[in-house]
Amino acid sequence: MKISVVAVNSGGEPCAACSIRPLSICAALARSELRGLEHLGRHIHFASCETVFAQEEITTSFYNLLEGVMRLYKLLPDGRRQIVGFALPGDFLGMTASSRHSFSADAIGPVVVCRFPRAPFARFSEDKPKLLRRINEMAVRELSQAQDHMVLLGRRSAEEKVAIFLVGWRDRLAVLGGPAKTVPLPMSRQDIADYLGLTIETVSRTFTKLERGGVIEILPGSICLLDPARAEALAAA
Amino acid sequence: MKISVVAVNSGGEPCAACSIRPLSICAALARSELRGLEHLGRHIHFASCETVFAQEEITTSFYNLLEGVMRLYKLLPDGRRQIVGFALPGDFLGMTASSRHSFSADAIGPVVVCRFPRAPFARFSEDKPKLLRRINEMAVRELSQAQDHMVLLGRRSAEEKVAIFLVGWRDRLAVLGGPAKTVPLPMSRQDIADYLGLTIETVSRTFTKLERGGVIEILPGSICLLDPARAEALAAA
DNA sequence: CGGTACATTGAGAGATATCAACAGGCGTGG
DNA sequence: CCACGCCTGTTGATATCTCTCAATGTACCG
Repeated sequence: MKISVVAVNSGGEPCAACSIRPLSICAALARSELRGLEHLGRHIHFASCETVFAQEEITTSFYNLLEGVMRLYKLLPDGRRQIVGFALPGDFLGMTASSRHSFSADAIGPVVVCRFPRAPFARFSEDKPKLLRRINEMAVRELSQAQDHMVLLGRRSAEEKVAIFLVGWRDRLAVLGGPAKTVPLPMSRQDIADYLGLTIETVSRTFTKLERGGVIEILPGSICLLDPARAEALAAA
Repeated sequence: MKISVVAVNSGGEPCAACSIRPLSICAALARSELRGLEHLGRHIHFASCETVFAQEEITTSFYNLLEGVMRLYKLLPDGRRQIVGFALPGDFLGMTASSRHSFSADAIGPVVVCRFPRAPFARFSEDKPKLLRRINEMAVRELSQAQDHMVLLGRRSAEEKVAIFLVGWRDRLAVLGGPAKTVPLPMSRQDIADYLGLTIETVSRTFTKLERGGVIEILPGSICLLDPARAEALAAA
């Protein structure tokens, strides 16, 4: 829960050289406008399991995820947890309807974010229609993903949930690193369970079932999609 | 499934007189800008159960809901249905990440929408930062609601789901019509079930259970919240 | 080598789904 | 005006999927 703040480019870094720029909201900015952003953004490193921001905390910043994976989750008073998404490089976090964060975000493995203080960023963006439309586009895409996930949570069986998760995660990683048969799973089984609305035992059993069925092979920290077609069939059904 | 198009103000209607303007995206526009919108928007009536737009259909328009209630839902190939939300006056529909609708929308009871053809509306809004920010705000609020609903679908019991639905629906109606003890439920039990990720039987049994517990009274087309505090307690738990 | 955290497996319980019957409201038509 | 049929909602009996509780296994790390 502690927050380690290791400022890496306290002086501002050339956004033009940013590897994830085409994926992020910054893709909407011209070279000249990037200059303005460079003054606002600071790179911050987080170690595994550190919290970037927490539910109910006052929103002070926006975050552009540069490296690593984050889990975004909501907690109920009695401890039940629902992971509402996993963030990957390019994702933009911190937009809220109210002045407080509606979910918590912490690092799964080492993470680097580009942090923008809220008010200056709001001023920077307020008269840049292209940027606003880009942020809109990202928000709408996220909303669409959220709706897909509602279908999963409300209407899918455990086996379908796991298959959809594996195929979907593979596809998201493919956008970043190119397609690969073996899919890294940096998150724990508990994370997967809380994402899919299952218990850890059911996730484990379903993994085993899929392995016995020859659909996947379970490896430490990853799985191998032996039969992608069958996994996709389960996911579509 | 047929679409009844009854144009009401084919010539454009004074947006300044629109009753739901403060609730909708149009709140972000100045009087002079409203003029531009009036040329774009057309009022259209739909009868109960008519489809305003369907999943996979090419997106041709945006819709501002003026009157009535709509159900927004996604269907799986085998017929399973998940309702991703109910739309009320002021809601803005049709924003999509792709060029096709990601869910279907149809009328629950008579409905009036203000329809804006997609391209002209996009042109109209593209250089209006205030409007873009307003649309953003609405999108972020919807995303937040979607995340709340994920927690419900993934981590709540049937009784909690129903209580949350009733309290939440009451609160949404209160914004429009002022607080009331008796809550109209224009949607069917099946709609409620598909919204909460339950079966119709479980919804019915849970209603009965809450009624026997003195929390609600079941009336035709509505329920009365006899013990709001207990309902809210179930919802928060 | 032992400890700890994470993952898997098993047995049994429980919540919700499924299948089936029944009740009530409402419109139609005799 | 009443009988009939249809549709929606309720209730009951049973099935099943997933959860819960418990034990065992495994990998990593000091």
